[in-house]
Amino acid sequence: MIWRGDLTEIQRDLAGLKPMSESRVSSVIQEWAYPGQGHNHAPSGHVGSSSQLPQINMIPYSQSQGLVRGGADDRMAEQMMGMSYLPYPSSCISTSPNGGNHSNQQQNHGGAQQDFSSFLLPSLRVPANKRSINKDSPEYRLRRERNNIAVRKSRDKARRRIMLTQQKAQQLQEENKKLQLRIGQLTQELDTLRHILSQRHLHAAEDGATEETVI
Amino acid sequence: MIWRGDLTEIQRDLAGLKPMSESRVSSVIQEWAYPGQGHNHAPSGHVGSSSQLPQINMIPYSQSQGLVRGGADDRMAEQMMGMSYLPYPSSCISTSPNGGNHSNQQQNHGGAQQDFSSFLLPSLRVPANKRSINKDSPEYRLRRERNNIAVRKSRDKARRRIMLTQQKAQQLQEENKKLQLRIGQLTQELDTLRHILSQRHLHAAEDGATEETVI
DNA sequence: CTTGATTGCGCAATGG
DNA sequence: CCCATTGCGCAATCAA
Repeated sequence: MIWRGDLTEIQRDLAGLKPMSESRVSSVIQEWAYPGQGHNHAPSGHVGSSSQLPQINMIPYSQSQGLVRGGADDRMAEQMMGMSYLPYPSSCISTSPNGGNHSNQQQNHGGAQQDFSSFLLPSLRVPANKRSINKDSPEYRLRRERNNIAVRKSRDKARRRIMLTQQKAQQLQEENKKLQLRIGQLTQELDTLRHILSQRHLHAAEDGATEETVI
Repeated sequence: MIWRGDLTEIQRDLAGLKPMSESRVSSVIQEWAYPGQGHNHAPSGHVGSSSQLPQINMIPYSQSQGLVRGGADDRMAEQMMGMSYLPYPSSCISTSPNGGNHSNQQQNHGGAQQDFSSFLLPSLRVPANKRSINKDSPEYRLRRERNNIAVRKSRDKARRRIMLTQQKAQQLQEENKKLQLRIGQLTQELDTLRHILSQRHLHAAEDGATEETVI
């Protein structure tokens, strides 16, 4: 369930996709696209004082996406983000010495059954990737290592994204302050001019009146 | 190493500390304090159209805080955030079947040595908390369970913080757009008034000139 | 010294 | 099949 608030037209700006050159944290403030969307970057667009800051692609973070934790026992997500960090019901905790790492060593999902499923519906077959997971096999280690790399990469990206969002928010805040100031200046100037004009109007009226009275 | 940009006076607003009442995501957009600072919240402050949005406490996220990864082999943090997710040098990877969970089962950090260190510098003593860590002992399980709870709580907080920052940035962006629009209106109005004034000035000058010539 | 908080990491499930 | 994302537990480290 992706929640996204009301980002009216905030999207776009995604046209100029280009690979992220690292260590450019302070200029490209353009992230928070769908985490699963791969490489989304926008043109850096100079962040001047009174210029339009580059738009944010604000897709909020999958709003408390229903932690799995056991299955169908989420207590309605603890009132939509609540004290969900409290101790697990302990029926969901695996206290195995393996370190809680869901040891599925050789769990054949059915044990001694022949592969009848291959003659039946293909949807009932053993997933074919969980068949005899030997944790010492090179294939397993290869998969694990690749996943570890992917995990590190993904978390790196997330960290970068978070920092960029923070910097973006900070820049927006400063920009906002400047804009408020500018509005104050303009308003005051406008009041001054209005006053002057009203004075002139008054004088003109007086002149007209005096002329009338003189005539 | 905490990097914090130039949050001039953005701090403050931390006076009104009060416990976070959950499910108030859209009003209190006030987070990103030091992660280790406990409960920092600020008065919600209404988020009107043209009003000052509540300040962010923008402490950016401990900027790539020198991943441990083995010890003193950080390659200067890979050029300050780079391709640090690439495969580890494999001399740092523990391929133990324990799941990479740094198995320190009963590793006494010195084995059969007597406790000579207690007579020497205290800095050389065995840390006294790592002595005979029995992974089956109730104390260990208790510590682990408590830490697991703390970890869940901390990550929950981090998730909430991230979402709040995103919402904050989005609100700031919308606010920014409105402010820019207002500035445009004011500028145009000012130009109009200036034009009118200059016209009057011109007429006044013409009148004076005609009078002069007439005379 | 003890305890909660933070954080990097690997694992497994899951999604695309 | 792949890779990306994510929740989780573990261990190291920080901070009170």
